[in-house]
Amino acid sequence: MKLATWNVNSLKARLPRVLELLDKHGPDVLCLQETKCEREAFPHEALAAAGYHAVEHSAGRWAGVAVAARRDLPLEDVTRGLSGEVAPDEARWVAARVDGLHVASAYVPNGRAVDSAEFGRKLAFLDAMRAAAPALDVLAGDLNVTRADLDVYDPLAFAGSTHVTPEERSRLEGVLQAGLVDAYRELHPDEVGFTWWDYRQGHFHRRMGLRIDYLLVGAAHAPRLRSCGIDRDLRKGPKPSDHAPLLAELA
DNA sequence: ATGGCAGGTCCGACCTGA
Repeated sequence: MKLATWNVNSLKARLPRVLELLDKHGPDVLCLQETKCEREAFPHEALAAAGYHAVEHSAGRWAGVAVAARRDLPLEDVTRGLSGEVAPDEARWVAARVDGLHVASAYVPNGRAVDSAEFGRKLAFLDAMRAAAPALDVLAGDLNVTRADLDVYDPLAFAGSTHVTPEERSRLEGVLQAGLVDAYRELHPDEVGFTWWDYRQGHFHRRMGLRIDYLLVGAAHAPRLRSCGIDRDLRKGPKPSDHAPLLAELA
C-alpha cells in the first residue's frame, strides 16, 4: 500500500504537478492540503481521468483538504471537520475509510505568531488531533510543527518563532503517544527530511527548509513500513508548490 | 535592517503563508 501526502498550495495552480505525481508514483492514497478551491471547483473529472476519486473538505480561497484514492478503493465513512476544533468552517480536516484503513488529511493552522490568538487556536487544533488519533490508521498532512531541531535548517534563526516552540512540539509528541508513528523518522532516525522551503531567496536550492509534513501510521502498522521519502523533484520544475510530497510504502 | 515568492481576490494593491 502506497501512501502520499502533499500540501499543494492551490490545487488549481498545481493540478498538472498532482497528475505528474499520480502518474509517477501511483499511490493508493494521496492526502492533499491547501487545495484552496470552492467545493464546486474541485477537479473531480481530472482526477477521474487519471484513475482516482476523492473526497474533499473545502473552504474557498483558504485551506481545504482532500483524500484521493485509486478508483478501485472505495472512500467510505467520510468525516469533514475535526471534533473539538475551534473553527470547523476552515476546512482543515477530512477523514475516510480506505481499504480498511482510517485515513485523515490534516492542515494544522499556521499560528502566525507566538503571542497571537491564532497560536492558541493552533495548539487547540493539535490537542483535538490527539483526541482523534487513537481511531486512526493514517494521519497525514501539513502539521506546521517541526518535531525537533534536526527538522529546522537554522534553529537559532527560528528562536521565538512558531513551528519550533516546546508548546507545539509537546503536542505533536502527544499525537504520537496516542498511538501513531512518524514514518519518516522511524525509518530515517538521523536524516534531514525537509518538506517545505520558502519560495524566496533560493531557499530550496540552498537546502534551507523545514520538516513540517508528516505521514503518521498506527503503531500496529509500523512493522509494515518499507520505505518513506520526500520527492524533491516535484519541488523543482514549472510552478512548484512550496512543499514537496512525502511518500511511504506499507507491506 | 528590510524584503525577498507565490497563491488568493475586491483587477490592484493587500492578505496569507511558515
